[in-house]
Amino acid sequence: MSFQANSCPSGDEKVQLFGLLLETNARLSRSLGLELESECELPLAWFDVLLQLRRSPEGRLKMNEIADAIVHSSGGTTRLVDRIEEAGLVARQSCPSDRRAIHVAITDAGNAKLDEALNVHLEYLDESLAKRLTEGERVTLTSLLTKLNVSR
Amino acid sequence: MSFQANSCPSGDEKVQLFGLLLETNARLSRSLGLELESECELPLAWFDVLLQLRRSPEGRLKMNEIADAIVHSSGGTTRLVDRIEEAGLVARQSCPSDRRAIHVAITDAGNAKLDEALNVHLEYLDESLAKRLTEGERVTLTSLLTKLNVSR
DNA sequence: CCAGTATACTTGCTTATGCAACTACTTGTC
DNA sequence: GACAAGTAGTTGCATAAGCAAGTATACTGG
Repeated sequence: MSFQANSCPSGDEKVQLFGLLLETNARLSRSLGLELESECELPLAWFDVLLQLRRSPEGRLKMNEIADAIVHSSGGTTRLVDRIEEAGLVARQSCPSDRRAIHVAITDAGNAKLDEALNVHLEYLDESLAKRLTEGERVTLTSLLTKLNVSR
Repeated sequence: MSFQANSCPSGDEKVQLFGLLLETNARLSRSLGLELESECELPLAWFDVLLQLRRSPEGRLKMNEIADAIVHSSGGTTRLVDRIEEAGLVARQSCPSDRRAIHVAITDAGNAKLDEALNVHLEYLDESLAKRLTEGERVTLTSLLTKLNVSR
């Protein structure tokens, strides 16, 4: 099968939508990443990890839970956590019930850094989300993305 | 300012939405990327470049237009195009009206590869988009993302 | 028409990430 | 209770991307 330059699947509504999702994500993460980096010296990936930890009921997660939440490979997560731990923002703790597993807990310094970053983030979100979408639109968007976000 | 673990800004509706956008994007691009890679040996980034080229009116774009469209740095784009060109899917052409600029054009091989990849992509989109969202929902999502996708 | 500034792209270097192989531990089966 | 299979995490290696500095070309004001 071969397609013409116009009226070809590259103009398909679903292809467009997917491309738009990639592009929007890339633009927003780039600008947020730069802002977090310049104002808090906190890489976006670190912020993401800290946020996942704070959201968790006990302030700690196992490596594989982090990897899944932030959609990284396990190897990548190991080294990401290495760096964050070296900066003192999280701490590895052994897990008594399963000696293969490792708990990663946010430290006081990590909590402080996250608070700082959240202030920047919230300001950024006002600019990038709240000014462009109404509350109702944001609710709709959340529900649509949730439907897409099924693992596998 | 410091936040408690519950009812803190990490639970803010906008923070959640932003996180959801990152996560959804990561999951979808990862699975599409693996599929394109395994079925067509085409990295997602290459696919993205080829698609941008086909969409362009003349089948070619300048380096900086590509960089902007795919949200990469200019240095990153140079090397990405290097690799795609080495594989014979695009060709650099000098631009007569501006000797600093370079036109990148999709080749016949590139068009063939893109057709192949689009078939895989369309199948994937049926699974990941069409089965999860109705047409009306997709239209809504497109319009919401478009509002967010303003440069800067 | 020349100097200074801006633009388009490339290159050197550093870092982050994925994959696959490895170790350590756990679980299930007989 | 021992062996096989599965799971949790780490490590070696390769690759892709960003930043900042460099080169070449274009534009602008005097």
